[in-house]
Amino acid sequence: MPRDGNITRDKILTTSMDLAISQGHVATPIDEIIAQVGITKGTFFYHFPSKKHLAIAMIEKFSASKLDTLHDYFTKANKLSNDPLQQLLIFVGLIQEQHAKLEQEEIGCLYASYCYENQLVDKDIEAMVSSTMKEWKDNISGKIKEIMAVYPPTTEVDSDKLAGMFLTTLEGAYIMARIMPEADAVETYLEQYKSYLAVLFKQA
Amino acid sequence: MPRDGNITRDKILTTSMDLAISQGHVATPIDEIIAQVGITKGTFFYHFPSKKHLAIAMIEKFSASKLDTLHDYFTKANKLSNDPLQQLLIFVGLIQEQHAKLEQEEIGCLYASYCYENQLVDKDIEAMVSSTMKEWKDNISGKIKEIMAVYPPTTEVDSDKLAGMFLTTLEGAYIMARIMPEADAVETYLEQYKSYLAVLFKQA
DNA sequence: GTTACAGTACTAACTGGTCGGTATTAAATA
DNA sequence: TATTTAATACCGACCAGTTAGTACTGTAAC
Repeated sequence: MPRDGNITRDKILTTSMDLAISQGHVATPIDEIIAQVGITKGTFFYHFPSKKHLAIAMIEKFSASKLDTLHDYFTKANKLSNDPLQQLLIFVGLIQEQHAKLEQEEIGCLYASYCYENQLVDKDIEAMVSSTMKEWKDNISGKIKEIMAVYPPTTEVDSDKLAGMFLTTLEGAYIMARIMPEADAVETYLEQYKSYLAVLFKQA
Repeated sequence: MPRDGNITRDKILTTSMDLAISQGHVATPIDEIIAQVGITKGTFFYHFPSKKHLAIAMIEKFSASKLDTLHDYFTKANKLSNDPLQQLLIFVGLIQEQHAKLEQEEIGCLYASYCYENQLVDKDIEAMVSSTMKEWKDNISGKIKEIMAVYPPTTEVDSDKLAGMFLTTLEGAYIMARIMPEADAVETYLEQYKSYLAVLFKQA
């Protein structure tokens, strides 16, 4: 085997993902990426035929990582409690914990960054993004249905919309973290989401 | 052709705001703006000395518009009911209504677009953005305090965080509208927010 | 006469992308 | 075991198109 190109390729991906989240994909010239990675332009285009191919690869990697997190955290949460409500609260808590470790500029969603720039014009990208988001939504929605079986809510609950509210809160918190600015926005507003769950399923 | 320069200036602003929200500020070349407005480059630079000055003017106009909406809708809501909880629910309802009229690509926040591109690097812009957001938060927080006086909550409520949750939900819904994609995300998730308020302040 | 444009023709810097060549290494071959 | 082969990984100069911004002339309205 020659020098392992996957290391370089991966370094390009992680670097450009960080840059895209913090300052946008369009706003990040290739020159900035290669300078930060420590490679030349030739090497960049050896690994990615175009900047658009890089964008697609970034979304792929980001999606895979998000799906990993989803299943990993649900597995953990399900082990830590047998009660579905507690499981979901723990799951949200794990997400909070994950974000607490990050620097201010690392906080954000590649999807959000990309959609504000490009309206997710590419069909392949759009499909990948929406399927990943749907996976999150469906998993959370399923858990909420379990909760509803155990704790019949006094007010009407739409498990799908309540699940979507989690993603909405998370995406919104990313924005709030930047524009208020509130360093602990994710922590704060996911706490609000947990409080929403708690009060919805509180036993009379 | 009107000789009132403010008309042209304003047309440049509204056009570039639409473009910035839908595809980003950096990704929108000046040539695209002037083509859509129907002016030449000379005219553009007659009104704005640089693209950065345009960005600042956009944020200014956007902020002014947001503050108008805030006070207008609160005035309306306060006239329509004497109960603070109803007033806030009506206020949120007016925001929902406002967004229902918009096209998919018009839905979004200029702040969010800009912060994902530039990390709000400019101090003047950052100050304007955060002060506008704070005005929203403070107004809503104040209303929540009124509500708490009338309907003492059974669970602990932080009026500031609950107010922030409104902005979080709105910003998050903009993202959800694009990446799920869910055309009625604003309607849906602000409904969730209203439901959160309702269940928090429900009388036992 | 000043303001508010249209129009044309630049430039300088930047940006995505190309291309010919080089270095590294595994495996085939002698 | 030494040498060739071939594929991969990488370099860096260069190119063509785009972008923000300039400079200037002309002109229509108030």
